[in-house]
Amino acid sequence: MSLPPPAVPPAPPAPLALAAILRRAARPAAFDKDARIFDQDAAADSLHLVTAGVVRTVRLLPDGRRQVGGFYYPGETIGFETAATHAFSAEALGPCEVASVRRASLDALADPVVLGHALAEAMQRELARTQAHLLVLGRKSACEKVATFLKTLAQPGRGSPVPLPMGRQDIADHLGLTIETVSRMLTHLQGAEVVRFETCRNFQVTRWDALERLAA
Amino acid sequence: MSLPPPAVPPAPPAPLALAAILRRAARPAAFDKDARIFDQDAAADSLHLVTAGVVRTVRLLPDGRRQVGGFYYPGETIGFETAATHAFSAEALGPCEVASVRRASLDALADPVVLGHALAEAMQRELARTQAHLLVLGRKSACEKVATFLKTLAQPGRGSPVPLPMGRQDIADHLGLTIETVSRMLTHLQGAEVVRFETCRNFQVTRWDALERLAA
DNA sequence: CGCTGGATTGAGTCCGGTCAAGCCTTGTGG
DNA sequence: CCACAAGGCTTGACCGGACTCAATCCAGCG
Repeated sequence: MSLPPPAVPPAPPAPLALAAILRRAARPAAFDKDARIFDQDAAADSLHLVTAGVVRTVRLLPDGRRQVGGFYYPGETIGFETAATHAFSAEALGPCEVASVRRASLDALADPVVLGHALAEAMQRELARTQAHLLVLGRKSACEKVATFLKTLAQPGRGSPVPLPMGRQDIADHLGLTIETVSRMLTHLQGAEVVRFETCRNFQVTRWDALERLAA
Repeated sequence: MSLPPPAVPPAPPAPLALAAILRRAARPAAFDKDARIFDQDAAADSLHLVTAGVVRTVRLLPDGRRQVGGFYYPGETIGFETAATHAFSAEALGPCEVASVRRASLDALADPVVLGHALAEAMQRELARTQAHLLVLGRKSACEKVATFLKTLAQPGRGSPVPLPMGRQDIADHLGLTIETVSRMLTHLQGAEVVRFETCRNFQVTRWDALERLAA
């Protein structure tokens, strides 16, 4: 049972300027579990701010293989994937709320320079997240992948126990693994007393240093 | 021997507005083979436009594992990875030229709105590229990875034979494979008469449809 | 209470990694 | 011009980690 990361989180996910702009611009719409918020290959003409619940981005290959791009928590924005069409579709993990704003109407919402910086900031964040994930997918073992994932989830303010709003299949498709391998690694990490699962949908980190080391 | 993709390429990598702005702003500097253009974890305070040669982005893990983020050809810009520090370092594949512009001096170079759009366009392109690569790393077999890679290289205007400016190790670290597996898959693709290698540094696509199918 | 879908566990297989030779190209110096 | 060295690429034999298939467990719920 070692210390949590920094006693005070360095910054609560940093209030994004873009989130503030979007929140003012649109009333959130509600989505049910597994509802599609936007479709892959659809025109990418809006930005979407998650205001409640959690959203996953998903890319489906014609043969059924699935890649989960990421999980998005309240305050995070999705939808600037591609100029023309979305590379991923977005789906509600559970009941959630999303505020959507058309790109075309964006310019009228804020000073163009401020807006430009807000957009750049959000896109940089998204790019950094995606690039970090490249490393995980390309060069890490199954155990390291799962450890990295748990570490990321436990990072922010989300207290202890950390909720795990996504199912095993979503985790597997996020990490490029199978559901069985994810399950095995989770039990292995629990056996090594690195984390402890109370239910299969939330966990506590019991040895933070070990988790960091395993995440490599 | 099937038809090349579209008889006329849809757009020669699309002349990016950002490239034009950067090219006007800085005289390209020359780099030797394997020279470091910027370092991972260094402050990310400049944008870098490749004007000649090819550049690779690389992330090194403490234990020596390596992930190649991508390969950048003349006209492409690198360096907006992260707000604070670079996630990847950039290295010259061979002799090359790069024009670097400090972010701070960027605002003086063009109308802020134009600049904002140019930046957004370039970042979207980069994000799309990275997300496409996520799918490759997470959900594709070794053969599909290599086929996808060759297909991407053969895509643009680069005529036939397509030059392969990077070594096998770079390809391997880009695709999350070993050098041996890359080599095996290349000979396998050649045995299936999908591509033909004249030397190990350039190839022709002999059956485009098969390559597309294998890339899945 | 039994049903249903998700999660876990186990046994066996296979793809891709590891280790180890060889080969081929390139460049250098006699 | 040839000999040689060096690095990069290829090929082969073997191994192991992750996948597959299948059975079981478990929690939530009608």
